[in-house]
Amino acid sequence: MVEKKICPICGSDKLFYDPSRGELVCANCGYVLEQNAIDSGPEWRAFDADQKAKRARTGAPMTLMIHDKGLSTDIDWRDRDIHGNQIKGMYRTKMRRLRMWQRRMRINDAAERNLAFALSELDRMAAQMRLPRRVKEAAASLYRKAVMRKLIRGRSIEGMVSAALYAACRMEGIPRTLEEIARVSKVSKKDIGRSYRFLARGLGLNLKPTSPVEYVDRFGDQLALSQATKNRAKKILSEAIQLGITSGKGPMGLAAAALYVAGLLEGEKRTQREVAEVAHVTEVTVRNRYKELVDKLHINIPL
DNA sequence: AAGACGAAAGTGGTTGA
DNA sequence: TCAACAACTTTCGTCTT
Repeated sequence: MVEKKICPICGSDKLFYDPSRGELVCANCGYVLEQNAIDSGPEWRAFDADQKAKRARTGAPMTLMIHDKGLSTDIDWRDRDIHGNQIKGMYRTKMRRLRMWQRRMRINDAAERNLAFALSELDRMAAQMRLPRRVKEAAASLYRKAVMRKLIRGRSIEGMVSAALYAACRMEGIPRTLEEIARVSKVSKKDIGRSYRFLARGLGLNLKPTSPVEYVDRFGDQLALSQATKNRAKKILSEAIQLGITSGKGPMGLAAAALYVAGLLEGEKRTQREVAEVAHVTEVTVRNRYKELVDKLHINIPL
């Protein structure tokens, strides 16, 4: 029997392999188990025209252009070859099937094109962020719903796709920050935020603000902290939440501060600078939150 | 030399009249 | 639509290790 791999973080055996990155990722928490340390920059190989269209970094309009360019010009309606001879049997059937596809592809429905482009963009971003498949699918589903409810018109596709991805990450319990989405997107953090709110309202999404606890594992991994420390951080956070001192505060700052405190308590010290870095907040914010936590929870820090 | 700390002024987004 | 407001950032000087 083949030994099955398990995520060391959450114990899930649902692992997913991203061939474009050469990485093995946990579908549950997003932890990267294995990666080929070659080059972290976005660089893909394309094995055929379709992949090339999807993966080209200059990307945007290529898909749409190729869409028609390759297919609409070269299939004749007659069952004859270039010499004028009848094409028979299996080949004729094949030709007819090709024609059928050709007709389908040529549907000029704007919505279809819109969707095709949106999904390829989604693909690109999800791959670049090493997100598990189910997140990508959730995002695609959100986007389709948005299209059906006519929420897209007049808005940038890229913005709405980004918003759908952001929402999907949150719904699947592995939230990414707006900044992280913006990095692989072509629109700004601000626009994504706006689009997201619009999308959430339009689809009636149940959007509870992200809990800081959800960030602990990922930030903790990036800081190479032990499970004990991460658990400690979570515990600190849930106490803080209970005391109601977290409302209105940025979840990322809180997660960062909790990890910092937990690091001190567990003898795995990280500098405020390091913690702030992975959480995408400033040292000052880490400090402020950490002061609060220590005060309100009466935590004694060992010297 | 690097980390931790905190004051002060500035920024972008939400809220309420 | 505007102004007040809270959270967060930026910047910078000081203290500690």
